[in-house]
Amino acid sequence: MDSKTKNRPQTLPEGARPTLKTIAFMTGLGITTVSRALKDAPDIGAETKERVRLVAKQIGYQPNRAGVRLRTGKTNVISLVLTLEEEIMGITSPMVVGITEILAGTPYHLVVTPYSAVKDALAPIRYILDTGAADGVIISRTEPHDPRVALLTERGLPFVTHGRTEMGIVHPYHDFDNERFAYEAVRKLVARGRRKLVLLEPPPHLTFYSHMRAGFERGLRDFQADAVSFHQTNIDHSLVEIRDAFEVLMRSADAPDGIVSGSGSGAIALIAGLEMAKKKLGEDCDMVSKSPSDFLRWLRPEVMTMYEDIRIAGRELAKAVIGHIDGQPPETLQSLSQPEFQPPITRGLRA
Amino acid sequence: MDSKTKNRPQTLPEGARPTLKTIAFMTGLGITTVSRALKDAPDIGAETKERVRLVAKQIGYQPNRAGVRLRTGKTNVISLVLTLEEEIMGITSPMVVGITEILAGTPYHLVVTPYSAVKDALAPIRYILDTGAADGVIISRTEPHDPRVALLTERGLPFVTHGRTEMGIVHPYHDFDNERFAYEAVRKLVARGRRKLVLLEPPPHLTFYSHMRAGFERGLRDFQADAVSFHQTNIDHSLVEIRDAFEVLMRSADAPDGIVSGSGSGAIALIAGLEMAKKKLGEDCDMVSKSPSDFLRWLRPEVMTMYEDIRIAGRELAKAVIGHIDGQPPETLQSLSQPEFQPPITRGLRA
DNA sequence: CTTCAAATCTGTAACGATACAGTTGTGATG
DNA sequence: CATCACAACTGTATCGTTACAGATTTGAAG
Repeated sequence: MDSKTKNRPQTLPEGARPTLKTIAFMTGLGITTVSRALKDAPDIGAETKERVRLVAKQIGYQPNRAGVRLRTGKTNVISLVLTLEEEIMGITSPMVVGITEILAGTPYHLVVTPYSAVKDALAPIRYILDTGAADGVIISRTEPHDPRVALLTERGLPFVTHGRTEMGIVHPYHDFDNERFAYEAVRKLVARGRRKLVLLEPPPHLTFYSHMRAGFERGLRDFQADAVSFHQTNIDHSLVEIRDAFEVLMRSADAPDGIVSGSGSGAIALIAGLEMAKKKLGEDCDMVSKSPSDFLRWLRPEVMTMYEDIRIAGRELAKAVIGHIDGQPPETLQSLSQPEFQPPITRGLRA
Repeated sequence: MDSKTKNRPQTLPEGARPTLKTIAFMTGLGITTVSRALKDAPDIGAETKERVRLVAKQIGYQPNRAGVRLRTGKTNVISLVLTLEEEIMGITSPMVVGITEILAGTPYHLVVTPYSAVKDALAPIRYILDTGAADGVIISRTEPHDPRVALLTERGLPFVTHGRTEMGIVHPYHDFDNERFAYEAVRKLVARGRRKLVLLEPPPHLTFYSHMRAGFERGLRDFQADAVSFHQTNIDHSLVEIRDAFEVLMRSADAPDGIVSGSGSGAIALIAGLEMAKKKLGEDCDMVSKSPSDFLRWLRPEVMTMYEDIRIAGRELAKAVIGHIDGQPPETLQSLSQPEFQPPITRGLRA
């Protein structure tokens, strides 16, 4: 046998999915040549590349992920790391949709890697690092000093955070501008004549807690309103807990006349507490709420909502991880989405 | 060199993740022996197995997924196939949570494979089949004659459906008993003195359309109520479309006094339409709605809801695909979740 | 007619795991 | 003391891909 064609396949299995070997056989080229032709390497002739590409397309060649992964370590996987607990109000759905919309145009697959917040948030990160399970990671619920960010940075695995950190590490992120949300919320409430305001805040250990508080307090100063203290519960508590704590507050002498709710589901509980205290939303009290979905606007149009578009967040996050993987500088992969008040649902027919 | 130890590794890279080779080196055994010891093969000595297992555990060995996948074709992946469009009301979140809860105890990863319903629902299935991307598939929104089920069955790829089919193929499924839901809904409404009932139904091409209709009609017969025709919209239409169509109906002479809503978000739109027609829920009209989340119960306690626990559905689906992969007969992997009316939210303090 | 560089193509080895077909050693059997 | 069954272990080839180090051809320069 000619040594030049020593490694050429003799027979090919019928009906199996095509590999480089298949194309090598069909074009009469070597496997290496085919591989390099498909990656547009400079040492392959233009006409050869064309031929290879044509055949590859014809037979529907798609590189075997396991082969690539074994040889190169490239997984073509983006891992979305989630707490099982945070997902109750359904933030995941639009997020997953947004991410997959972007990944659809790439070779990346989305793998969901959950963890129980009760346990160690670092566990899934370690797993991914130790097993090389992904090329990039998306994490959320960031803390000012987030050990996950430290670890990922140290080990050089590309990632993006939903939320910022404060640890002097420049990394890709997407965030909702919670400072401005709270600030604008206060402005709106004061414009309605409200002066005693309360904030249903995020849990204190998360970064956006201080953002939201800062915006709230800046608003109070700029628009001259007072804060009513309400630290008994936060948006991570159960709806029943929030409701009951808020009922107590609303029955007290210190009852607020304006509410800023840091979450859409929290708003539901606040409304319930308020009504149990025999107050009426829109009369005794106004409310501005962050809202990732539509139901508040439909069912409680008297609540003023600022929409947090989680789907767009998902798209931004996906673009940012991929950018990071592709070596773009982290400072170019940071974005902040600006809150805007939602218009009321159109009330007329044929809206 | 001794031929018996010809393939033994001489040196091992520092700090790299352990492989079978590492264990082989440390135990002084051959790679094959280590591999077989870890799978508890019958031709390996008990003491050897014990030693290998101990070392593997010590150094934190985890099989390289790419290696396994390349050699055996086993991907250890379950693919959740979703329409981008259906996800608006957030059914995905609890579903993903439920699935991952089950997968956490297994070697399986969850990969989300989206498709645009506008295009071909078969496309993602074909992709998975052609590229061998998963060991099992979870699909939803089944039709009576579902080409995806036909294709997956024909090609022998394990799967489970969220929803049933009617094509004479016995396959794993999990479903919500929509027939009973509608039947019980009618019973409840009639018990409240309602006699002119309307159904906001699923889109006609999906299997559970006929289930829900059948239950509705059986209820009408058994409890002697009348149907008000309302086929202008279904739960897949936009909230605005549903609202406007329903307002027209409520203003007509034929206005119903009882509503059965096949979806929680649809219920929102119905309420809006009803109120635009100057009717009052709980007085002019009662409503029973299916609901995958809590917000209706909180915000509109006058709506009677039957909870569809999507998280549990996710768990059932995950268990069923894995069972199918493991070769359990399909007929043992079918389950139906029974609707139950939800109790009202407790109104007292310290509930 | 060498020589040599550039252009184009190629074989081999390796990634980590496993199927398969051995090999070795032990002790029982005749 | 052969023979043989059996237990315990092992080497080789392979999955599909790519890095690397050649190999071959061509044509221009000397």
